[in-house]
Amino acid sequence: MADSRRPAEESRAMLIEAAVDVIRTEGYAALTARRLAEKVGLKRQIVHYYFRTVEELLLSVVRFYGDRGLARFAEVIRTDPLRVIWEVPADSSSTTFAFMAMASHRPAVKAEMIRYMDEFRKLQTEAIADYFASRGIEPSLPPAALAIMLQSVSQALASEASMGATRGHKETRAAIEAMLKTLAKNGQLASR
Amino acid sequence: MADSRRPAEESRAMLIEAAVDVIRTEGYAALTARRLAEKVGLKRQIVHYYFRTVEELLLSVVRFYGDRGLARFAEVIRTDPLRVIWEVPADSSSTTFAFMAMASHRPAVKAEMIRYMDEFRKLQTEAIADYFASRGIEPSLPPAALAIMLQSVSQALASEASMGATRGHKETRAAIEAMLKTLAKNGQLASR
DNA sequence: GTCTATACTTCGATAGAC
DNA sequence: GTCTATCGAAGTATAGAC
Repeated sequence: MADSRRPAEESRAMLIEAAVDVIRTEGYAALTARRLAEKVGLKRQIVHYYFRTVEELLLSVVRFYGDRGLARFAEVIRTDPLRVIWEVPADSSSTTFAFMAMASHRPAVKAEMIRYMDEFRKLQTEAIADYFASRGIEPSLPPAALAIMLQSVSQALASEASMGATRGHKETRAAIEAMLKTLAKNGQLASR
Repeated sequence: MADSRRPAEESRAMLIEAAVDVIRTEGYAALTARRLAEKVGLKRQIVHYYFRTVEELLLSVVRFYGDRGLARFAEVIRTDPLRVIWEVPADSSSTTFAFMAMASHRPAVKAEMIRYMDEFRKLQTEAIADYFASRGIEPSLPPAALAIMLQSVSQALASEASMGATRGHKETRAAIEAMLKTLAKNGQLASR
């Protein structure tokens, strides 16, 4: 049997990671104290020991996932910003999607999500601007617009694909790939 | 007091429309027999009279919304396909978003959603192809890719905006507007 | 077609033992 | 730190009266 006195931080972290997993794979409606405790092999009341209310749990989950995501993103975004934004791992996209769905109906969670989305957007925009500047390229579109467009299409493809709909995806990927190439070359959407 | 013998189709339709509303405004987790009955001023058991199970209700809701959406879309898509895809009303976007979130964890609902998404994509693609063909323009991107890109960005902006995050939206809208103009002119992403 | 009544399940949350 | 016990509220679903 497991220690009945595991360090607090450990169980807490396990619960939070389990919560992220449940939200992504089963949806926010499936995130209950029962389901969570079951995942980490404890009794459901333990959830209330670490998080008094569900709201508090959700905020912790969003902060954990958001902080980790921001840190990881910051580590790689400077290498090749447009590519990094475009090539988000599919499961990261679907987690973001599930989080947004959850957040959109929980004011406190929503506020926290907005904060993170804004931070991500800032990182993206600055990285793109610097990328072009350091190469002496004048992009034909504002960095923020490029960031939003790439991220939008990437996420849409991921969420459609995760549902099983892939009509037109191949053509879209090819089109974006071509755009990335000319953007890197001359900052334009199409070569000339 | 209301008739205790209202035509069946009427109550049924009321329930379905109420369901769409609940899903959009409060999320799929809030769609319960209680909440639904409350909205139409009836007792919660009535929901089970019209829909034996929740699953059956959800399928009816998706079909209702999907059929209606397809019909409306088909009516207008031929006028100016790119613009129509781009200018989806915000509340239609947020409903689609909520439906996708719901569907992604309910196999039966998911299958039905895929069907509709596929139909939409087909309508979009054909309309775009015909639009260019009838004008003797050879687009630089496949119609399917144009449809996906426009829809992706449109939806992303809508769902970000509905949460309250709008950083970079203005630049993005301007960029897309410019692209739409040159696309209509010469089928290219940028003028030359 | 809509109601009341009822059964059973799961949820969130708290109290107290160990 | 984790458990058992317990509460009231809310969920799905069915049976039967009117």
